[in-house]
Amino acid sequence: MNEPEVHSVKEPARSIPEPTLRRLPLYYRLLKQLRDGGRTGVSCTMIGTELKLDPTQIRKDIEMTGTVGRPKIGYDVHDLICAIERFLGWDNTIEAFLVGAGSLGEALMGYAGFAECGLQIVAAFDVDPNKCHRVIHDKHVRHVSKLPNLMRRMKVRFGIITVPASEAQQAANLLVEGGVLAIWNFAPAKIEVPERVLVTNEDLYCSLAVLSQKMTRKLAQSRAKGVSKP
Amino acid sequence: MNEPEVHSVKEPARSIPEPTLRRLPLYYRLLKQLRDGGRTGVSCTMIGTELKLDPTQIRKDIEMTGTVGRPKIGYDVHDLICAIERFLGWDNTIEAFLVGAGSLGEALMGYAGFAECGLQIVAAFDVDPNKCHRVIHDKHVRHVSKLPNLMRRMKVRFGIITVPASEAQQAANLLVEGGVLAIWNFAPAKIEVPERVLVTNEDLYCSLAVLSQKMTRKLAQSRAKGVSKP
DNA sequence: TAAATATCGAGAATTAATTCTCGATAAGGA
DNA sequence: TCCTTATCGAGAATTAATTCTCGATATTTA
Repeated sequence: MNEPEVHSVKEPARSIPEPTLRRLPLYYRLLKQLRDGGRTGVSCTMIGTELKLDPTQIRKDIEMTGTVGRPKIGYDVHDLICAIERFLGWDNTIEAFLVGAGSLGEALMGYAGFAECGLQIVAAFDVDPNKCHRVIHDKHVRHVSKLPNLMRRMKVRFGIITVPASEAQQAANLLVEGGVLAIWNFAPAKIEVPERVLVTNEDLYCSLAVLSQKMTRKLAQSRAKGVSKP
Repeated sequence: MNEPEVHSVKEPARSIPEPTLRRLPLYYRLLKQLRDGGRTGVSCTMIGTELKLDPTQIRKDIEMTGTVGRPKIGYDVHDLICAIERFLGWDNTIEAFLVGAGSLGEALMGYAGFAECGLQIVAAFDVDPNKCHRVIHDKHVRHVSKLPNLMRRMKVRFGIITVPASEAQQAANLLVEGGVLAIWNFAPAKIEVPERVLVTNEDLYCSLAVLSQKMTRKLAQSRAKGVSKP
């Protein structure tokens, strides 16, 4: 039942806390700014002040990437950038297919910053023949029927779904047929895939819920404090 | 130092856990599907099976909305839908201004589902004069210079930022000038606003980090297991 | 050279979130 | 009618994440 725990080196076999993974890109962005500004060293205190986060938390996050700092000095900016890249897998190129060439798909194809993370959208697909045979941001849009074969042939292992909710499952099926390893799903719908496939949902309604609930409570509070029954 | 805790009714003064807020829309979507399918009752067990979540967790989340269930029966689907709507503030219309009429902005303007959450994007703005004076999804696109005044005049309190990272702060400034209460920021950049303004960042790079790190580890594992030094 | 200080790293303490346990209850079948 | 079962709700136990504490260390300043 329990794995033998035989690690050749100090590879982190345990899974990394998701909050940590979500914070690393924030540090990464700041570090690049600092580097471009000519800085070579940085401390957790400074990152914390800049990002309004607890320095200890940042130290623990950085520890995960394997970077060691020096007391009184902090970390080397360049080393840290490289370590985060390596840790997140942003030092290797990942080729991706995008399904759904609507405005959201177009927006993602235009995200220049993805290149820095090693993400390269190599082609887009759509069911609508009118949207096919176009070129958006240098990428060809093809008909979805071509997806599975092309995916296997080009050995692409990553899929991005930007179709409407009603077509999300079909899109997922095509990607699975093509041998996808991980899917980034922007459709507000749950998709059913084999267990081996990693899925991350980018569900805008979940974020909206956080914001609108907080806003509603804030409005209620200010109303209660302000004009309580005029 | 401590508030007197005098609540007229049973308003939840404590803040709601964010994980709960992020799960509620998932239940909401499923419940609407069930309702449209003719179901009137539902149990946590069923929701849990459908969404692959722990039933106890769902029960606790639902408790937050103030809905009570009955043993052996579960909850009334209609009641639960209404309770979630009320709890998230989705039963009232929130009017929003969108800054940045690029493809991402266009995509959000086209999200029909936002209406169900009470979110109504009433106008869009852009710095680029070529993008102005158009109509996208029935909404006018105006020049950003018009934003602060129009926002005050129309009493709009919600802002959505879909400009490139380099222009995010400017966009935020305009919204603050217009008296914004909450901002949904899609630009991959941190924005500086007065403390009273709520901000939720929809940073795609944070999500990408989670996915690419997991994918990288998985690939490393399968490589280790498969061909270990040929 | 010595004192003062900013910082890291390790581990303890705290807080938040999830999962487990169990008694109560309501429906359906024996 | 009574037994069985599915479920809720409350609270305990567990696990995960954050924050605090402190000793060690390297640099700067007196």
